[in-house]
Amino acid sequence: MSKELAKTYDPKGIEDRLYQKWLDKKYFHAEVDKTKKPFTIVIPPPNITGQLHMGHALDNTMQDILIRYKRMQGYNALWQPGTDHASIATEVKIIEKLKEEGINKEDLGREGFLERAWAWKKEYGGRIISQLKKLGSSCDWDRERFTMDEGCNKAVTEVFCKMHEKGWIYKGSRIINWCPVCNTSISDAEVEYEEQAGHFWHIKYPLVDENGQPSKTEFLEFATTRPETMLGDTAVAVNPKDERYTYLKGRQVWLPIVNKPIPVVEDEYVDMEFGTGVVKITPAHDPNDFEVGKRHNLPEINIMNDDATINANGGKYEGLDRYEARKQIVAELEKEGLLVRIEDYSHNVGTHDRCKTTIEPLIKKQWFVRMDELIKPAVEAVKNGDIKLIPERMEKTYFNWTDNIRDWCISRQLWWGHRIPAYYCDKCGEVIVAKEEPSVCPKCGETHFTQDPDTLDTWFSSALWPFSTLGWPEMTEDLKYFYPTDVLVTGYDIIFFWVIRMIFSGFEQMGEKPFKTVLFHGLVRDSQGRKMSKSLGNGIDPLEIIDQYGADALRLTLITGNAPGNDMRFYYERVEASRNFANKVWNASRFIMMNMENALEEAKAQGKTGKPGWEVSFEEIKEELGPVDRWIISKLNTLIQDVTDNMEHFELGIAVQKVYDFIWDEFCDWYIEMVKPRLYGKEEDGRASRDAALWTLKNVLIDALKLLHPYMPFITEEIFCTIQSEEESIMISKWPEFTQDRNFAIAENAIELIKEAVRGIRNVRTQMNVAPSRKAAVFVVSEKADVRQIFEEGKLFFASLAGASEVTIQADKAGIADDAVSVVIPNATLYIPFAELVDIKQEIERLEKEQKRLEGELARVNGMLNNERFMSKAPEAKVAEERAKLEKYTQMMEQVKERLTQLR
RNA sequence: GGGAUCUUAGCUCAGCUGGGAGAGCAUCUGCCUUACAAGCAGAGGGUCACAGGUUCGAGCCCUGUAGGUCCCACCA
Repeated sequence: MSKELAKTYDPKGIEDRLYQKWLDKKYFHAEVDKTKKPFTIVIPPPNITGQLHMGHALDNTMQDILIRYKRMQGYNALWQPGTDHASIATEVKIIEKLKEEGINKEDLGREGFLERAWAWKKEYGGRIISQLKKLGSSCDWDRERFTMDEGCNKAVTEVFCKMHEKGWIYKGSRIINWCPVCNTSISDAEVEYEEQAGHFWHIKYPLVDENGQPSKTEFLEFATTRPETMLGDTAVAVNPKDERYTYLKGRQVWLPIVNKPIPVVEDEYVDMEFGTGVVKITPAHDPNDFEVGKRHNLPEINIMNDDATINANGGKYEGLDRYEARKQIVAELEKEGLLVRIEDYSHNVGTHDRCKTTIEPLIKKQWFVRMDELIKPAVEAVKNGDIKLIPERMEKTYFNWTDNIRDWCISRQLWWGHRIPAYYCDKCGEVIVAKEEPSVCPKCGETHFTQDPDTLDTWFSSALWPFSTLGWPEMTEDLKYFYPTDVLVTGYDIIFFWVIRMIFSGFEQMGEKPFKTVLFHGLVRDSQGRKMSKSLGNGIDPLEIIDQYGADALRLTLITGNAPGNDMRFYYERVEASRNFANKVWNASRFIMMNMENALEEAKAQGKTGKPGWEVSFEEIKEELGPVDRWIISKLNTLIQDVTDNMEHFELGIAVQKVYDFIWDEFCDWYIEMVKPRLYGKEEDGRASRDAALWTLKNVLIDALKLLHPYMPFITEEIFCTIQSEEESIMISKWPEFTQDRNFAIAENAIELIKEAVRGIRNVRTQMNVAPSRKAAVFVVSEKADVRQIFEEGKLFFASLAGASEVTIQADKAGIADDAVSVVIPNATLYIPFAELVDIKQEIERLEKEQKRLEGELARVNGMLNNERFMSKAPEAKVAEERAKLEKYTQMMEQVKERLTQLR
């Protein structure tokens, strides 16, 4: 035991020291051990470009809590860490950096660029890891992985080839979302719709007359938000049911500017109610038009380059940016009298979620994953509860996506990522998908090949994360033992990107779900409820908070008062409150240790030997425990049960709130105060010894610390190891369990009565502007009298009120037994009727309310017990429970009535 | 357009399957009291958005209304 502990808890230094100790002792490391049950969590791999932000802090705190809890419960707990290469995010960053040096990526070439990228990874990849360590994350760092390490690369290639062989992966020309700035295709999930103010251009195309020339009198009017795409129009469509346009059947319209005839087609897709009921069709630049085009065999004319400038198909507009072309085309149409009017219009525009550039739908040859079959087991697993989503409502979001799923575009025109294992024969162009470059073309015998230049969507490798990190495609012992993992903790914002894809990949590759439960959390917002973002500059750096308040305080803040899947706001005041709690724990512990030391010194002075009173077993001390000791032990016992139960149900916030309340309110404010007279060496009363008090203080504290440890690992470890130097670490100590033994039948009412009496005294003193000295709460237990005595005699002890400031108010003997309270003061000079202290009116009101409530309860229980259907169907235990309640309520009712008559 | 979710104290939010309205912060009062002023003792403050309904009993279940947030789809 250390002699002098600081008055306030300062996490500085302590946290780093303890973390290093845990690392040295290898507590985080997990190996296959078939004698133990595994508990596995894989980390959502943070981007190598990333810096720890509040989202990470929340996410990883939750995981650490679960892992530490299970580890203490005796599970073989593995928290598998790693980082993600984050293809596009990283590539963008590197390009930015190159730009500063005046280089662009083409200058470097692919090889040179990748060298830079790996250098980047080396430099920054470790940063986020060290930041996670600051938080206290108990990941098994020996197993750290990277989505582009050798093993993951193997897994990616394996999956690609396997799925290609199966026909799940194909290359095809589709309309894809093209980002002209990032110069790559992106998946549907990466498109973000943004409401933008725009215009509606009402335009008319002349019909083609019988001479094949544009008519001067007949026109077809319609509206568009993107006039420039007219360069790629290959038809105009109307609804076949639209009677206004039946005359158009078989006719053509004249496409101005391009100056050529295009057909009028009939398609159900056209909404007759909207606008004029006429739509221009640009198959190459609109996903819907693309579908229409397919149905009517229309040509697809791409009018744009990859950087969204007009290409040669745009004739004289070639080379212009899409928006400049729009301007000029509108002007030309107006000049020709084909522009009817311009209307202001606000519509949703698809943008790239990363760079916010307006995406351009383009027809491109890309690689896709066919989803229709793949998704089935993933839907089924959630439907039948094989995989549980918390909170449950996330299932609806999940199904919303799976029900409308489209094929997944997986190729990206980037360099940083997994290169697609497809090779093209240099001679005949044959496509070969294989793990390694083929030596001979099976078709023409050529020996030279070119690998597909594209890389895979970064989520392709993330989707394999739960098993690739455990050794797949090798069927390792790790994989057999730790897979499927237990819980996935992540934000609801990546349910589509990641969660679903992991689920179907798990089923497809492993034939088994990747995890049993998905625990979602929300976003951490700033105090005004805004998303934390760099551009707003409202981000709060978790590392700064840790530096200032400690990781424990940050962790507690992030977990309390927040339900799964809900967003939360971040307040400094709340961190302060958490820090204050840490301090409270610290000081309570300090108090206990001081008393233990005093007792030791005393024993030494008296020449006593043998182990101190708090070291004995529960059985040995049991008989010496006084009622308040039994009360707090029982409370703790219930707490253990409740907290464990909450944690099993992933109700982390509720669990820690209970520990918080127990420690602060019940343990510190009541138990410690009640037990002080015994510690201060007052006359010991019968059974309740000072040793018993010390025993209770120490052992209740230890168990409370254990319950708190997953949430606040550092301070709990520091105290634990100080208070009992023989123990190595709280991390590997055993999670407390509910024991019937310690579940004393304590009359809560009796404790409440004591509390009430004490409160009464404090109240009076407060009103007298006298310090409500804690001495007022000092009492020694005696079990002689009966609680009824107080009511019957109508008085409560009190000391001299008149001279209170001079007189030491001290109840020498006040007591509580299992069902009784007695308060006796030999030297009391003044007696006040108890009723005066509690306020009769209020008490009657309270009792009347209670009576009403009990009436309701009784009605319910009686109703149930008299209900034939209930009695015939309900399980016996339930009936017994209700019967017990009936008895309890009846009894309570009698008491209430009795008390009421007394008071009246 | 479809869906989810929220509306509880001055602020931010808990409140699990219906059974005594809670926490933190803020406010007010009194206290440096030998663990802790990052503390202690106390107080005030809520028509649980609104309107109906089910129930002995509703913050919780059902219907509707209003407002907010988010997701998905997207009509040119």
